[in-house]
Amino acid sequence: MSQATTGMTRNTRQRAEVLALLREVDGFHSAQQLHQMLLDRQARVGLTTVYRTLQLLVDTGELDSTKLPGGEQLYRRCSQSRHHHHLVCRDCGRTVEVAGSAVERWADQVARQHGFTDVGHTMEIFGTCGTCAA
Amino acid sequence: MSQATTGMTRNTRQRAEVLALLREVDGFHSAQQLHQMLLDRQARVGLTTVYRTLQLLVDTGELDSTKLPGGEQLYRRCSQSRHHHHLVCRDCGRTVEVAGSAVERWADQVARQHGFTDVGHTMEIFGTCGTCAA
DNA sequence: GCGCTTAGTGACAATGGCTTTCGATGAGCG
DNA sequence: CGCTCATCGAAAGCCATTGTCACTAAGCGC
Repeated sequence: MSQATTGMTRNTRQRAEVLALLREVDGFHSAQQLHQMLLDRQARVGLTTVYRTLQLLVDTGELDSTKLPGGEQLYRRCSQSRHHHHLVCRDCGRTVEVAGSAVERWADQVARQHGFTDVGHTMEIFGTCGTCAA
Repeated sequence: MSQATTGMTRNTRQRAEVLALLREVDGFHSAQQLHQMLLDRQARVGLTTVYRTLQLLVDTGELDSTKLPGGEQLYRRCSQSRHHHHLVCRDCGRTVEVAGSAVERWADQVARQHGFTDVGHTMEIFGTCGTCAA
């Protein structure tokens, strides 16, 4: 329950499959998409397990996740461990990671000014990327 | 389709009921909560209509909405028409509206730097308010 | 007032992402 | 090898929200 090393206790085939896939794909994908990709490559993994594994990886900080306005959650492997935000193209899904330390500080400060503690925040930027604008 | 005044074309009893309720309650409430309140006060309005009316009001800028991490959407009447963000207490739901023009500018600027156009963003701050911390 | 047109309504079904359930499976230890 | 318990996964459940479509009534012209 408190393995400080990986956070994952058992090495199962299913987790290996999910990790292998994540190593190969770029950009954000939904759990459902990833599950379908696994099926396509003949990897026999249940949707439930995909969800569980992804959540596990997010919790241990090995995955990066973002939430679309519609509520759907997207995942991709972390390219930078620092906290950051996403600039996502509405059309093609292309994603740029942006550091926003100024925003972080602002959010924390505003919250504290109002007596809030244990502060967290969400911030996503949406737009149409140059390619899709054409 | 382009009434610049209200945006609402017909005055129905149901819309009046929803508006009347919104005028009386403070803070954010979900569509479901509002619907239940309407039933409690003997106002006969369908859930579908509540959703439609709320969306209509959000579109015309008369209502303010925010989305919980869980995906549930909350509404309340606008206290300020300028664009702003929310600082929400995780426990009691108390909400503070915060202007964040610096954040707006930052988001726009970052997006444009990456060639993105038609830029929008979402930002919510969560925390535990002073009262709930005790 | 009186129709008529059509926006608006609402009971119900459907959607969709995600979670729960619970019996089956297999990883890893001794 | 045998055992135990974390893990798996098919199916059912959850739940806010949206779609369907027959019905209702707002408000216009008369």
